Amino acid sequence: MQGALELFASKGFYSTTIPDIAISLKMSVGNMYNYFKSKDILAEEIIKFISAYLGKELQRINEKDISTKEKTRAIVAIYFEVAMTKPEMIDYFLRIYLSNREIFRDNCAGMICVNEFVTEVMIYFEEGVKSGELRDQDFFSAFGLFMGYLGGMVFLKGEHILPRELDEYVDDISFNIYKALSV
Amino acid sequence: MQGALELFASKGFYSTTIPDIAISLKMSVGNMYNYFKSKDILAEEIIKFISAYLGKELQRINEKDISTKEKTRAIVAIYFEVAMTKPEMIDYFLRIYLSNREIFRDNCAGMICVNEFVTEVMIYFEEGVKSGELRDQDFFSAFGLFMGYLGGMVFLKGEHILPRELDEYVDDISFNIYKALSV
Amino acid sequence: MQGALELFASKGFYSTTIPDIAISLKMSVGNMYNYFKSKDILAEEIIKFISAYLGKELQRINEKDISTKEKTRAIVAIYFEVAMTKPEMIDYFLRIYLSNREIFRDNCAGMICVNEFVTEVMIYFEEGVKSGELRDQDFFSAFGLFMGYLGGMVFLKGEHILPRELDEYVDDISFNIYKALSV
Amino acid sequence: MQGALELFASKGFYSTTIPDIAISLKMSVGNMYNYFKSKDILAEEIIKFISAYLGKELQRINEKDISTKEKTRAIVAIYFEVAMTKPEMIDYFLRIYLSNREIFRDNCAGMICVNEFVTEVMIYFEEGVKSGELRDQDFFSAFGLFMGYLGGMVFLKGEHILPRELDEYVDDISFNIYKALSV
DNA sequence: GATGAATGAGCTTTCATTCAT
DNA sequence: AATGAATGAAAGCTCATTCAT
Repeated sequence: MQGALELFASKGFYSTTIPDIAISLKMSVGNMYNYFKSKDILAEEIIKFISAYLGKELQRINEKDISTKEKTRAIVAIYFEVAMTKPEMIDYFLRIYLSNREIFRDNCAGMICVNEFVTEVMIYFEEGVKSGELRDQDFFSAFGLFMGYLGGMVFLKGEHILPRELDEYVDDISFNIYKALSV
Repeated sequence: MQGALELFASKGFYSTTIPDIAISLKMSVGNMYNYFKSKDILAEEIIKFISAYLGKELQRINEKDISTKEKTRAIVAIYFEVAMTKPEMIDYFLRIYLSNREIFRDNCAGMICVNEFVTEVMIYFEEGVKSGELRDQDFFSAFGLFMGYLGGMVFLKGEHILPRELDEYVDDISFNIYKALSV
Repeated sequence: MQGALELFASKGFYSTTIPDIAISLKMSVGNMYNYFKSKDILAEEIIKFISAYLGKELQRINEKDISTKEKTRAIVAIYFEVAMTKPEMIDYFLRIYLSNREIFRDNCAGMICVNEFVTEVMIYFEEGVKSGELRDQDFFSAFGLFMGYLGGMVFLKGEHILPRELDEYVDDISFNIYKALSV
Repeated sequence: MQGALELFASKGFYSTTIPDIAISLKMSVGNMYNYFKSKDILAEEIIKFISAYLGKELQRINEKDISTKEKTRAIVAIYFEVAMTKPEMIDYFLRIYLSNREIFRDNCAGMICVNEFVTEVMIYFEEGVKSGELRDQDFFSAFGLFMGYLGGMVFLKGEHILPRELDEYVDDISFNIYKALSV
């Protein structure tokens, strides 16, 4: 799955063929289908895997006994860290999952396949509101800001447009986000 | 080009065939190729067209003699208005252009093909800084926030996750953005 | 269609590939699909073609002003003549159409695709009954006898089991059939 | 073998996979190959099995001390009884064995694999001739009539075209056959 | 400029068969 | 004897692109 993830993220879903994946895994084409019934289902399993992975990371942060301000920074930091060390994960999320909806229409409607991740963001937000740090606004307004922003930065990095490394933006960006969301 | 734009935006680049487009235009397949040398080039022309269109809209706002706060709101408003009345434009931007980089790698590297649009955002930002309303931070930190946020919201709408109409979020979102970017 | 018919009849439906057919027609694989949307649909068109062809032959006999006994002989004769001069037609009927029902299930249920042929046999039978030559029995009992018999003989010939040529059996067989069906 | 027989008869040879069969037998794919060297050979063994089974039934009738007229009726009756109670046997005979000759070409040329069955029909016929009840005609003319007729009726039944149950046709059909074959 | 039949490489998927365990 | 993961050739089908008219 890791192999397929990397290929999809770098070449796109449609430009990555099953033989491409099989070769990268040193496995036969036929055997691929013993594990994943179709290319679409492989794509679904991958996004679930990523959602679970990122969800776990956020959960670890949510469980910490720190202020929401610090959590905000920690989330930005971990997101960019993943984007730098496992760029295929974030790329897959942005470029395969978010963009090729026809692939995920059948089994990942709404956000079921990224449920674990979204849930943790929701927890972050609601606890921030409860603790009095964040304004009580529509969750999606906040979610869109946070995730749209982070996604946008990773995208810009991917386009080689950002002059600095992603991790150098952590302060700026977590500052902006917290400023936007705080009471 | 409008016909192709709609098809690409709704079905995706790879799931839209040249015959599909030709039929929707009541034109022959062969004749399509008299106007666009390849499917990729058609896709490039479309993103340039969108960039020019949105750039023009932003330019009109930039030229207005209003505060940056008001401009911020105006940009959010026009972005969501386009997303509601010509959803194919924003969808194309988010789902075709941003996501299928392999298509645009050759002739749209960096942001050349969306240059007109980005330039206007830059003007908005720099004038805001010059007027003392916006903090003087890295442009891309600001750009990512603004555009990532707006894109994220349109995406959530597209997934039928947002409970309200996009235009009802204009106040919340422009408030958040301005709050984040202002001094 | 004639080319595909011959290949199907000689090699079977599943052992005949689309490239096989395309090559035999000196046509490209892709172009095949401009004429027949799928292999199954090609198979359906062929059986309709055969049914129409054989139906026409029977119609010519039915229209003749001869006794049912003579018509019986004429039908056997024409059937065997087709089996000898265009063996692919009868073979297709027996070995592709009658046997691979899964292919024809969707669009040829019942006998719709061989309607023209069956109708003429029905006319032969009903006129024979009306004229007093044939016993008035269940049509299908008679149809099964007539067509099962002829099909069986062609099958035996195909297996190289028959010691003589098919046309040498015309007398024997039409005699047997008429004997069985007559009052 | 019974399991494979049922699957082949209902889904066709090519649409039945070895894993399908293995699952239905609660056996592993690999172990299947310990018993049958290939799918084709399995198919051959099955037709031999059916031929032996039907041959035995006919033998029992042939051994009876009854008139050929009564034997004729008994054969029709047993054939239809098998078609009703073990439809997979007759279906296999008609739809797999008779139709997919490419499968049986190598090891079942002529009628070697259905030898036992054909032999009994031959005995029936020759004794009928010897006893003076049946006309002394070419055996294959008689065989084609008998078996083509019965096969045709079962086919019509399979297509849901026959208005009545098969066993209700026994009288009509054995009457027709005897009428056709008798002196 | 306009047409659309024709091309053929390339795709996803299937499945008979093998073989290490 | 029994297992089932692995193989890989081959299938049906698609579609960007061409080109004679």
